[in-house]
Amino acid sequence: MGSRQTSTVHGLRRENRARALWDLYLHGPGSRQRIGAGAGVSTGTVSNVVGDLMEQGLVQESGSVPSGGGRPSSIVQIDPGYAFVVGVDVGESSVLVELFDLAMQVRGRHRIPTELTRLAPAEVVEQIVAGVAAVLAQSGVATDDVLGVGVGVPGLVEHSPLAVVHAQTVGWDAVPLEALLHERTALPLAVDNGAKLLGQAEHWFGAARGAADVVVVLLGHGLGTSIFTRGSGAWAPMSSPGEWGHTAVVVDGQPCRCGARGCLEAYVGAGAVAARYDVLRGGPAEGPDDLETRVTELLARADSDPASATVLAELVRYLGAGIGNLVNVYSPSRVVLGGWLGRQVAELRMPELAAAAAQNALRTPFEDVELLRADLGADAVALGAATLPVGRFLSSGGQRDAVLGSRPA
Amino acid sequence: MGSRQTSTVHGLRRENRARALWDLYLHGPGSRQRIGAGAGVSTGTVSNVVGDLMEQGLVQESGSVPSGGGRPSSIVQIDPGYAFVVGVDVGESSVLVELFDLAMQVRGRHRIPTELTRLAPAEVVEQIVAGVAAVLAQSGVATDDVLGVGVGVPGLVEHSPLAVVHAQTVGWDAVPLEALLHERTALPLAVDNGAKLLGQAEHWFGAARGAADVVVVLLGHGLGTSIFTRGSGAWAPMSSPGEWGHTAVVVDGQPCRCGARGCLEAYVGAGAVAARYDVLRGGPAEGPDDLETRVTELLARADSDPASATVLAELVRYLGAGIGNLVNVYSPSRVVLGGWLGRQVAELRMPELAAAAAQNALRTPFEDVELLRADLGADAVALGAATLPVGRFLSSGGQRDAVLGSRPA
DNA sequence: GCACTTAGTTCACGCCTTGAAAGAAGTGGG
DNA sequence: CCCACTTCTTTCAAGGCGTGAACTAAGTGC
Repeated sequence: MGSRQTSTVHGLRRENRARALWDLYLHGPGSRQRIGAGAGVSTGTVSNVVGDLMEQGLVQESGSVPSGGGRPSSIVQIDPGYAFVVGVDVGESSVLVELFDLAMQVRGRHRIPTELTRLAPAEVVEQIVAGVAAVLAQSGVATDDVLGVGVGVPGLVEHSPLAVVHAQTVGWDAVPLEALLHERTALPLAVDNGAKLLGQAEHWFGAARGAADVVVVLLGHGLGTSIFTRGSGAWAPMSSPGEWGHTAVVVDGQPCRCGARGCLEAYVGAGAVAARYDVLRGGPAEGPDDLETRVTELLARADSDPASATVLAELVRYLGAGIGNLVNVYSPSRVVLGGWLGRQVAELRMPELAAAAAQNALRTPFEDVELLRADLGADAVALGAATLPVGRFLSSGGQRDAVLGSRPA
Repeated sequence: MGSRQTSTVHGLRRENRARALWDLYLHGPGSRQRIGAGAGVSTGTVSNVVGDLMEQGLVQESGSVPSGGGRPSSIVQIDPGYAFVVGVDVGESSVLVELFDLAMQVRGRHRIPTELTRLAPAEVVEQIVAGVAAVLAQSGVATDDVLGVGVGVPGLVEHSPLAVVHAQTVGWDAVPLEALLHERTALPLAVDNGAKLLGQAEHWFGAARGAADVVVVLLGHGLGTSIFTRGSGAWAPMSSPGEWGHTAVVVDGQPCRCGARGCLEAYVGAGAVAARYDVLRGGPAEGPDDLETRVTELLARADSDPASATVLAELVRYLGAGIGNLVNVYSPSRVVLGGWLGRQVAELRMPELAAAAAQNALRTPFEDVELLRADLGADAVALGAATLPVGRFLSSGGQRDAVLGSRPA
């Protein structure tokens, strides 16, 4: 990761290009005045910078709005079709590849059902490569017009500097995924944890949008979080609590699939919920094999089935404690609860969840916090992954070459 | 908080001045070549910038070193006496005020015994003001030569934008400490949590020095942490987990003085340790009134007193779990354990503590982590507080006016 | 149609960094 | 003792950049 090159007078222009682009990206089409105000530069400079960007074709005029008795603002925007990005979601049961334009509209989609635990990493790489080829073919987009491929994976991602994936739960031990992908594609790559990327998507486009300090909690089979704190807005990389699901909330408590005991995931993860229900019912129940379906159905009858109600209440208690912990540590102004299971819990028991969190949080940080359900579905992992090359592109000031980024030496 | 003003060509010079100063500050006296390499600018520019700084008197020549058959490097350094800073530690039992030069050598010290819980905030403000006057008088330093006053306090500090302190444990509820101080002094102020500042001191000068990702744990009466992650080096503000001591490690566990249950502090804080010992002994024991002395003596006889051994073992178990949680979440390369109690535990049971942490951490992040005892004593809170105005000064490129910072409008 | 308002553009000016060339200050061999 | 060589620092012309002011553009309302 090269440090910010703002020492030279040339880097200055790049910085101002980047600011203009981020402004247009995050706040939508706007006038040159707004860009100037947001970036803290004079209107003269904005004219110059925007002129450059229009010449390059990245930015285009898009109408004008009246301005109360004066010359109307002419509105500029990023051309959505200037370039494209690919987002990949390597999930436990499928690999999803999506192609987006710069407005993050889906231009192509390709899903490959798979069982991650039974696949060698090399096979996953092949699926990704095939998926990328498929979405490009579908949409007729040329490889040269793709800025890069973002990939979301389960587990812990170590950047050293190429991404290496450690995902004990699916049997990936130090898989050099980025290096493997580099052998099979020339496109710039960016790999990160799927939960973090879903959080990123919520932060850019969903319920976490616009909040200064926000925590996104993702609850499904596993449990993860993304933290965005002041100052680390669009300009800085996001903060990265990796494996929050495996923090102890009951020292020496329930055994967890990670090998430790008392992890939060061992109380609120889908597997834990299903298992606890079986215990309450005195044995494994009949029902669908698929964990997601089973848990969904189970929770849906919480109003009629006492065991289900108990399971849900316990889930709320522990998840609330976990959220309380996050609030104490980060003092966010907003907490967003996502993931297929998290969204269901939010639907069914939001008030109870807030109360449980309040019980475990200090009054001061908690009284300012908003607890919300996530806007975006689970598919948004691919969207979040796609934000990675977009972010690089914008921060580079819209220079394609600069996006290349993490190539092996 | 003004956002980085690197848009103008003027701010560029400021940025390069700042880089040169940070380099000299963190790496000590050095050649212009080193500065250029570190800051990524040409030697010509370094000459210019350093020339400016020398003219200003901030930087001075300090000898030269041979360079293997060529012109020797001339070494420059920051003049330690160019300006001074004050660090204040508002502790539960005393207010400590220290005056430092730019080399962070103590030039004056003034400690006022106090009982924070019985004092009105206004009285504390008077003590701080008196302490500042005292250290200035002691050392003969003029007020004009003081860059600012950093203040470390217990509890949660909210910057909105002036610092407001919430410390339930000492009865401070939304105390506008910075505003109160502004009424009594013209010096620039910076207020933050004491544990964070101690972590900052360890990061700049102690056992955490030089580590890319590091977590500093502070264990005393209470429990806090400072997190420093990649990218948030000296350039970015530190990450700020406020009240990590009040995260639940046993949902619905021991009641804590914060009102919740099962907080980590309720298991490893000094009060908890003493109370647990009393329970094991079947009632309040004889002994010194002062909690610090009592706990220190108690732990010292862990080899002969079974109750003491049990208490220490439990403390290690819970603290280890907490450290494991931190490792999972932040993947630090180093964990530093400080605070008067933390340092004792590190002394007595480091291997056991590491084992307990390993039990609760995922293998991948844990295998790379170093667990160390803090270098600096508890006095370092004042040192850490003093880094705040220093940091502002350096980041501003050594412009005194820019340090003023957070004045009321 | 004219004064007024607001948005965007142009341009002289000053400041900045660079890269090359020159200068300074040593070492070591002949 | 001198001269070639190395290494570090300074100087300087060239080119780029943002600013602020003047100016142009494009509306509104009386």
